[in-house]
Order: sequence, then C-alpha cells, then structure tokens
Amino acid sequence: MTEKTALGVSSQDLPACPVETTLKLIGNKWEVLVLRDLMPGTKRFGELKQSIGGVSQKVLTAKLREMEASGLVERHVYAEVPPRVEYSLTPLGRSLKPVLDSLEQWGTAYKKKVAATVR
Amino acid sequence: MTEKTALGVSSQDLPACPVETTLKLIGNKWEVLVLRDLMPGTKRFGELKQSIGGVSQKVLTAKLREMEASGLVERHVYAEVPPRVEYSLTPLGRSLKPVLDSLEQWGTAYKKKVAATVR
DNA sequence: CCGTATCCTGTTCGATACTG
DNA sequence: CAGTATCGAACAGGATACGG
Repeated sequence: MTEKTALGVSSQDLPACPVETTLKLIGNKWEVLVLRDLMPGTKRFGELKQSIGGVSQKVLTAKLREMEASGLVERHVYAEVPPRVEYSLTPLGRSLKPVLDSLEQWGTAYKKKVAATVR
Repeated sequence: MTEKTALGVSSQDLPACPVETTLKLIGNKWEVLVLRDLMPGTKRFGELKQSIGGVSQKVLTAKLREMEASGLVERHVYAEVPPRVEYSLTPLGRSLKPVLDSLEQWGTAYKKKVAATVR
C-alpha cells in the first residue's frame, strides 16, 4: 500500500498486453472525454456534463464512479445547500496526459489533412 | 476526390474536438487491437483473428471494412485456392503509431505500479 | 480460407420521474 | 445540484450455418 491508486486491482486481472491494459481503464469514449475535461483542473458535476456534451446524467455518474474505483478520479463532496460535488484527476489520472496529447495531436493533423483534401 | 485516403469524409462530419475526431476512427477496442497487430506488417485474416484473440469473425470483418473505408487499412485479395486475403496499414494507419505507443507505455508503467503495490 | 447471413443475447445508453 | 430508479430502445457482439 504505497499510495492511493487502485484498490483491489491485482496483476492477474490485467491483460498481458499493455495496450489492452490501458484500454481496460479508458477504453470508453466517455472516459476519455472525462479525462480531457478534467485535465485542466477541477470541475463540478454539472460543468462536466455540459462540457462533455451529449452524455446523460446516468452514464456520466456511472463512468465517474468507475474511474474513481480505478483510482483515476477523485470525488469531493461539499456539505452545502444546494450540494456541490467536485471532480478532479488523481496523480494517476494526470499521468494519462501523454495519451490524451497523442490523441489530440493525431486528430488535429487528420482534420488538417481532410480540410486540405476537400478544397 | 483527390486521392485515396478517406472517401466521402468531409470536415463537417468531424467533431470540433480533435480528441473526439480520433475516437471516431479508433474509439473501439477492436480497432485499436487491429492497429496494434498490423503495425509490424502485413497479416492474413486468420492470423489477425488469432493474434487479436477473442474476436468473432463477423466483428473482425466488420471492423476491417470500416477501417478500410476510413483509409486506415488496405485489403489485398489474392485469387488463389484456397483464397488468401492480406491486410496492412496505409500510411495514414501507420501514422497512428505514436498513439499506440503512448497506450503501450502507459499500460506498461501501470502494470509495473500494480505489481509493486501487491507485494 | 474468407466472408456473409441470420438469429439471438447482453449491454449500453437516453428519457423521465423522483429524492436529499 | 447531484444524484438514484426504472423503463425501453438501440446497438454491439457471439454462435451457427452456409456460400464462393
């Protein structure tokens, strides 16, 4: 128990292939977008829902819970009225920045290429 | 219709966010694994099916067709008996190597971390 | 060997309504 | 505001059988 990463995760549960291991944690569209939108910093639930766009409350809640269990996301509840709940990335979550960056870089280059092909 | 990358892809069809654009093309587990296994070079359909593991023929065929339509994969049919069909990455497909690498790197580091936590 | 067609299952997800 | 509960639609994906 060195630090607070993922709770009951054992090596046996993880695929042999590192790529598949990563996909197991962020292989879902919504998870990647949560990561993207929390990378700059803390956000409230409502902000997150809006910035992601097109996600239902139910699904967003479920994904945030999963990512919390994986040790990627931290949830902070403030005992106020009306209630305020803030989400942020853990160090482990922030360590995925290179992955996000590569996705963004490729997407940018691809969009440029498509735009150039059309005209 | 300038060249042979992606056929009817227009800028309007793509999400504003580059990350989402990338996800639109390889946001699926199987697509990423096809990419991983074709990155070293050409493979036959059967080889691919086996090396990916756990994918059904139907789904693999469908994903390969989609990726061909996106301009990521090339399909080469040899008129032999029994038939031989080989798949390989296009330059555009190979350009995704940095993305694959970042996924692999993170997965490797994560597995190491988990292993260290257990003992 | 590679691919298609059909059927059928489980899962994912959105919509809506309701609670602290 | 930030959930939870429930329902039903849509889709992904496996199994099987058949065709070129």
